[in-house]
Amino acid sequence: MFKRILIAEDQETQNISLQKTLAELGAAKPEYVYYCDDALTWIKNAVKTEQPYDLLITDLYFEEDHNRQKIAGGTELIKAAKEVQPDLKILVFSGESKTAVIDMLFKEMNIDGYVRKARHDGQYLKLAINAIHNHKKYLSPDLKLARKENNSHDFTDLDIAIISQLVEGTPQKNIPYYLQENNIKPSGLSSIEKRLNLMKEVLGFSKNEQLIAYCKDIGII
Amino acid sequence: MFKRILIAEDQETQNISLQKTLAELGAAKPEYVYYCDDALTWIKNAVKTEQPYDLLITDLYFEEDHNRQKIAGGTELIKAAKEVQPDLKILVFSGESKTAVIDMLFKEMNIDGYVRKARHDGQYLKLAINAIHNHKKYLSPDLKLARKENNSHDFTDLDIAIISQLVEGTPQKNIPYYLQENNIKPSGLSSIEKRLNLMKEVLGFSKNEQLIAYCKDIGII
DNA sequence: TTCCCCGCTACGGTTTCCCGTAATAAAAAC
DNA sequence: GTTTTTATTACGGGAAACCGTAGCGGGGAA
Repeated sequence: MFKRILIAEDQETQNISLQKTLAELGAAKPEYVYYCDDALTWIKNAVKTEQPYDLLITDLYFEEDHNRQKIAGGTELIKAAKEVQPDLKILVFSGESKTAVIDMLFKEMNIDGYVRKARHDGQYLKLAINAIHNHKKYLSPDLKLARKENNSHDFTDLDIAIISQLVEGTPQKNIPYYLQENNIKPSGLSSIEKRLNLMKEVLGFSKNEQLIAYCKDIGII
Repeated sequence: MFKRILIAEDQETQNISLQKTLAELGAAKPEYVYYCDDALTWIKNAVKTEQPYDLLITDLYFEEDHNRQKIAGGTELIKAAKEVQPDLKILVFSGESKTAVIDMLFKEMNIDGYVRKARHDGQYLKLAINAIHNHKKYLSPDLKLARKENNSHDFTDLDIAIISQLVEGTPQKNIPYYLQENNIKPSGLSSIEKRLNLMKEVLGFSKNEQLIAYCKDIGII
């Protein structure tokens, strides 16, 4: 089993239960931090003293508080940690369920496991740690069957830019100027109208207000 | 300290850490369930056998799975539990941070405490339980700050009806018909325009889209 | 009752948005 | 290089939203 484990998790109770879960697994007593910057510091020091960690368990989203952090979230922490210690195993433990995000973690960040904070997360954590210890990848099963919704729309950068401008209060007729300044193409007013129509049609909406509410719900803005 | 505590929390690791936190407080070993329906059953049985619970600690949002539940979420559970046992103390432990939701819990559901799942939730849980045991109300401090919004607007039933209709996709000019059917007064188109203008002016907005996004953020729709 | 006040509604002018069509530009196919 | 196809932009008529003003209509006070 792993000898040196580092936990990066800002939520106190989650952090505690992670420690307990690891103890039940027979893993060595883990070390734990509540901030990303601390995590990286500890990893660096461990490498220096030639007692590197075997496994990093980290959340994705950390809440800001009075301690200003250089590293804002789990993704950046993973990136920085891999630069310091490329062979460090990484298990992400987060509430995020968007497939796009998780795919990115496995493909670009090359993480070793992902467990979603959900009903049976304790069991899955144990399975994940065992799998990773055997040099396998692990993804908690509640995500394997996460399917795409049938009439969902793939929001492009343009779509998000348009919607963001609407939420900012920019009149539709002025959005072309914004798009040109930010080198987003196309930028014509007709293209904006067309794009808005497409989004609303796919989602079965008739008014911008519905679209805004939907985007807020799914969290793209 | 409390003698009989029931925990309703679907996330396994959170459930575990709640138990540990209570243990550290010197409270009796709590009982715990992973589903709302179970929670209500246990509360009913405890009342029947004249060993009622002192405190219910519950999440707000429970994830659906193969076990179909009658009670979907924490709010409904609280309502049902209060009917069975009106004097039951209730502590909500959830990630929700929207002031509208939390205000509703205190005012309409008459809960005794709210701790947000966040950085120092473990400490705050202990404070909350002590406060409730002394018959005080408790709100975790990370939310007290979020509460004092500078230019907030008191949304009336009319306001919410108008905004809801916009989100439904009803054209502004058709909303009077809806208001008349539901006996909401005033119902004139000019009154709707006036009301929308007032809301936007107070909040510093110029377009409906901004207003919708704001209402989504604070959780009134 | 009569008057005043206030909130609601009705109306018209202006702006913005919506939507179809046509013109132009860019890319792909030949 | 030219044609075809596709994408982008420009334009114009009509609908909706916006905004100021004027006309009701009910409640309260003298």
